[in-house]
Amino acid sequence: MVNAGKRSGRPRAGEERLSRGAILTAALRIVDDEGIDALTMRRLAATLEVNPMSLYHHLPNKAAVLAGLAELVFAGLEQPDPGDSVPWDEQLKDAARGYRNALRAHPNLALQVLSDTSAVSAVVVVVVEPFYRALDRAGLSPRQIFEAANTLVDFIHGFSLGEASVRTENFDLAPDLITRVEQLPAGKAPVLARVVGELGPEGLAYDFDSGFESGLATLTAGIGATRRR
Amino acid sequence: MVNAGKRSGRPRAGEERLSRGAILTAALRIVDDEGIDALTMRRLAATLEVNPMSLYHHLPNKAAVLAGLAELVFAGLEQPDPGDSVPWDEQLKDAARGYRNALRAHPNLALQVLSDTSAVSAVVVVVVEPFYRALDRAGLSPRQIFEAANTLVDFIHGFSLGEASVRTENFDLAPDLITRVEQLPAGKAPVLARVVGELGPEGLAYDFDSGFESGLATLTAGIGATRRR
DNA sequence: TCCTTCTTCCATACGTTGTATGATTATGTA
DNA sequence: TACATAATCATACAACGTATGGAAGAAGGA
Repeated sequence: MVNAGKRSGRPRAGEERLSRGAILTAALRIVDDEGIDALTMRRLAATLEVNPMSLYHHLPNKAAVLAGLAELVFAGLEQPDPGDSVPWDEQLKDAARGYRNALRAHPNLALQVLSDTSAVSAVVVVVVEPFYRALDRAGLSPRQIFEAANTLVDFIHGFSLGEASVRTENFDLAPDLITRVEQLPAGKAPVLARVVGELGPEGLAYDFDSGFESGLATLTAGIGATRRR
Repeated sequence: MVNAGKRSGRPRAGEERLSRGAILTAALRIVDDEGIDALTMRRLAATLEVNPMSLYHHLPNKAAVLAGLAELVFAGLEQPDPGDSVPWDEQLKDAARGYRNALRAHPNLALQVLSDTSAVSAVVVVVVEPFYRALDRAGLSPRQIFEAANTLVDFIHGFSLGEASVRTENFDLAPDLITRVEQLPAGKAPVLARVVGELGPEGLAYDFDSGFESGLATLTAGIGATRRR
């Protein structure tokens, strides 16, 4: 069969259909709309109205597409540093909120990003300066700054991983927790059972925002204690 | 070609080659030895000397194999609760160490486990009682217990995710961090640059054990502050 | 201008994956 | 003894990532 409307060979100048950026943008859209599993090279090529193999002239393989997505998501992330006009712990919390929000913007990508070591380290190095500044203002030593920032980042990662999983799967935490606790052998987890019972479905209805704030409060309090030690 | 030694049809009683448990055990071995990507239904069947399709009589699909692995890894996890003979914060730290160790035992599976909501919630409900007991002894309210435990679990998840990624990829954090900081535009991250410079390659050589302990110290200090509020 | 090389596209094809379908043989129950 | 059910194997299919190579235009030097 003869080429049905599609030209083969190099496109005329100014008529290129592809570029690294265009490919990644389309990929991000697919992932956001339909999840990470929907992203295949063929599907990506189809939405760009292009032959699958053409993609490989701009990105060496699918792993590079995924790495590029992580990069693209955080490329524009500027941390709004409130500066020294607020207390150090507020500065620290604001920075943490900013990082969480960035991870939250593309929940279908969070798992991908967080499990890619080089993506994480690239992101962290860009994101972490406000953390360091706030911790420096708090009077911590370099070693303490390093450790406190790592702890905070780990918390944000763990929190965001859970948040992303729950949101992409439409998972309802409270009823799940209640039924699981009910199915535990009696007496196996008395304190857990008591707490879950006292809080009830409403008390357990998980609000990610306040959960995050609670974690931040605990961490900054702990860091403050370190400082005064 | 005629059946070369292999019988077709249902095996005689007592000669069954497969069972859910045997399949999962073999799968865990593959994942531990060669990583999660090495686990394919065909490979799994081959190590069990069985036709790939036979697996589907015991597990509905590959996702069920992975879910079963998460389950199997934590099935035998008993938390060693030191009880009330130690201070509440030591009790809490011990419980956290136990959970981290469980996640560390199969690093190739950590990502899989942590990104599977139902696996996580199943695990957490089993693991979390010592946390609750310690926090109860610390005098927190049910709501405070719930939030503090969540924060601690999130930290452990984030930490373990990083630890597993680094270990499965043989990633060296310190030099990576140093070169990344060097490549940052000058003045972009002054505090980070200063801290990294002062700590140097030796100071940055990341020790996961002490990093974890540092995080635990910060969190328990923060929780203690909550209590006294 | 012609020639060569490089770039960007397309077509075809290969190996691997998860698994649907259906045959074959034994078990267990009526 | 008949029959539903269970556990195995054989075959096959669609979808995946991507290797290979060809075609058409661009770009640069002679």
